[in-house]
Amino acid sequence: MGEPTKLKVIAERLNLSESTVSRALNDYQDIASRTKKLVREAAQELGYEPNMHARRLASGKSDTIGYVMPAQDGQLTETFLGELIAGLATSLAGRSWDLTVLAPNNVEEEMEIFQKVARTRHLSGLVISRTYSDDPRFRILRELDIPFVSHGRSNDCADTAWIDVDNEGAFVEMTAHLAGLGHRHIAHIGGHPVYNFARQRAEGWRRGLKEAGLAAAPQYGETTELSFEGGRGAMERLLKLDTVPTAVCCVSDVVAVGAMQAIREAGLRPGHEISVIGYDGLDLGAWLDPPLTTMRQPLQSAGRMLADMLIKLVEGESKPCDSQELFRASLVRRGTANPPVEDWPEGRR
Amino acid sequence: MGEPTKLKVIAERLNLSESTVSRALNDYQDIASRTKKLVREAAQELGYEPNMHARRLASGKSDTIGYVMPAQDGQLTETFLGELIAGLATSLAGRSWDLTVLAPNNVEEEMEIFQKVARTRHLSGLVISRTYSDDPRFRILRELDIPFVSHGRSNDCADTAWIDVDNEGAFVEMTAHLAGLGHRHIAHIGGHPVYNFARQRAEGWRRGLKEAGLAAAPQYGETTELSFEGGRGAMERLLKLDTVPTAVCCVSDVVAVGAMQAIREAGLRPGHEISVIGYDGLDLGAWLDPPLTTMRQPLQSAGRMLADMLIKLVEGESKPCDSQELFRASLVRRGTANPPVEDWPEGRR
DNA sequence: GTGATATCCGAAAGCGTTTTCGGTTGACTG
DNA sequence: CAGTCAACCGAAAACGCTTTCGGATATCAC
Repeated sequence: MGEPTKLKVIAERLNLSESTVSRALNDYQDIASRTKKLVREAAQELGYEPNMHARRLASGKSDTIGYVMPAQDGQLTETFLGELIAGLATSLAGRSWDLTVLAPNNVEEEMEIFQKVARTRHLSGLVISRTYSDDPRFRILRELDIPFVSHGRSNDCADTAWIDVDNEGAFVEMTAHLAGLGHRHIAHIGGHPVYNFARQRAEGWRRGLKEAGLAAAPQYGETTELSFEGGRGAMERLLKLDTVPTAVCCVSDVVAVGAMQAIREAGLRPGHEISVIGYDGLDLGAWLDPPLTTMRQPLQSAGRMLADMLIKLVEGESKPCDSQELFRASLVRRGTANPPVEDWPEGRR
Repeated sequence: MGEPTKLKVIAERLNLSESTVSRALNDYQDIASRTKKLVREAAQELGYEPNMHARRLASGKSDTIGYVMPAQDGQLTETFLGELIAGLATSLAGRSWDLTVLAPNNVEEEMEIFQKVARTRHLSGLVISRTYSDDPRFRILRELDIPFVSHGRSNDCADTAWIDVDNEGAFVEMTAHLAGLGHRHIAHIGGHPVYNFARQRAEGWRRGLKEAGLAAAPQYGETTELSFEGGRGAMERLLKLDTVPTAVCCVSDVVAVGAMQAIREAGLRPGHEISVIGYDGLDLGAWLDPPLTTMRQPLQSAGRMLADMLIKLVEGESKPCDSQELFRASLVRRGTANPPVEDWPEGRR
């Protein structure tokens, strides 16, 4: 219980030198396998745990990666943050690496963090998320020579490591689904295109229309805040158009819920006069009446994958441009996407 | 750009010894203030950043705390996880401490983590959350002599540091509110009492009834999973009673949403025939129709407070039993808590 | 039996700090 | 002017590990 056992203790007990014990534990080739076995047993028995700080000082490696939280402009209430961080941590723990969390309060602080990491090298690599279409972090991290992977793409991510969902493909599918149901007036409520995913989703909607042989009326392309109120406001604007759309693709479930509210407030029924599809696959969509049709992306393993990628990068086992992974989202059919109906109340449309 | 500047570089440039430079930077009393100034300027100019690993090895301190994520039995979709972690990280960063995240997959792994922390002391302290009424972690961490603070109380937290919300008080208030509106049949849909907060909230409901001079009918005390389905199921059972309650206190917003659904499916209207109050203050409650009355707890600063407490504990500046903080939750009046009505459809009641 | 070759291990020099201890100044007291 | 005492700084030993390099054995071919 007293002093923590260090290499010296094991060495003395086995009449070996510290260096031999160290190399035995690290599986060096120039140690007899018999000796390795002895050392490992003794270490086990004595409950040896290497002193991380000493090890890191001596080896020059930190075996630690940092997760840079999204800047706290908005709220950090995304439900996937917990899953992502847990995934990162578990995957790292499996290799005795550590995860430290960085939470910059603004862009300046984020840059300071990058600078410091570059100088001190106390983190072997970084994971960044919530990427922008035009994201300076990619350039800066490359210049500072900091290994990193991003959760989400950007304009200049051709040579960097990332995982992402095929946002564009998802919205092509979403639009095609609605077109397949017979809709000819399909609108889109999107997010601000500074967010790369928002741009991609809007692009997917446009391509989906095109492939369905439908025209993309500019007034059908709404842009708004990623919030309930944003969705409601955008839908209100769509409802004022001469030709009200019969279906709406929403950039997120939360926005879709707002849109549904606006539809109801206009005396119409979501999923009846106007179909709505969301994106994210949130549970709450299933609790609504009618339950929200949406698209779900595989997120549970994103953290693990990001960690694995980054470790390989740091260890030099792979190159950034070979570490790019695109996931598909899949349609979750619930109640808000149905064929268009003719009989609108009050003779609207 | 080349080698990172270390103490030696500063020392040579100023014709001082490394030890003097070190003590100057650490503001030792036996260094002339003139010298300190010189050293600090040189350090600034050279962009000196201390090598954490060397510092930690030499000083024996780690200046790092660990956040133990809730065991991944359920999903980690709690929306506050992000906020909490960000709060911890920012508060720590302000003092140049680090936050590392531990994500045990089960209780055994959690114990292994504790053991390892106790042996290696590579973390100065831990933050734990999602506490149980009967939570062995409190005893174990005390025995292992690991400084810790918990987000939530337990049975034997009298001598430990924690922050928590006054769950009981909140549910007393909730019940009183309903009683004040004229309700005499107030039910409770609670969580499993292994969770300390669930037990406290049920207790608050009981005390609230008592203080309002109402009897706590045992069949009005439901217990269920903390989920939409759980809330719906429990409400369905309540609806089968001879005397259906006219108001329901729910352990969480999600459970309340499930209850609302069951009420609707029974041909009744939440907030009309049966009032519903939730707990958590989630945004989604406001999006419902009618919007869910609920109670909101201050969470945004919990992370910061936990971090500050733990640091003080580690530094010996305060004792665990002096580090206990109870927050009040406040009622958010929306649309689902109204006076009882007499005219039920189909002559029910 | 000699030399060459593996095989295995120990010695020792770090890694970049912190921290104790003692020594050197200079000023101040009487 | 000797003695005392602060005030200030340097030397050196940690801290516990990694990693290089060379040396000691044992093994083999001839």
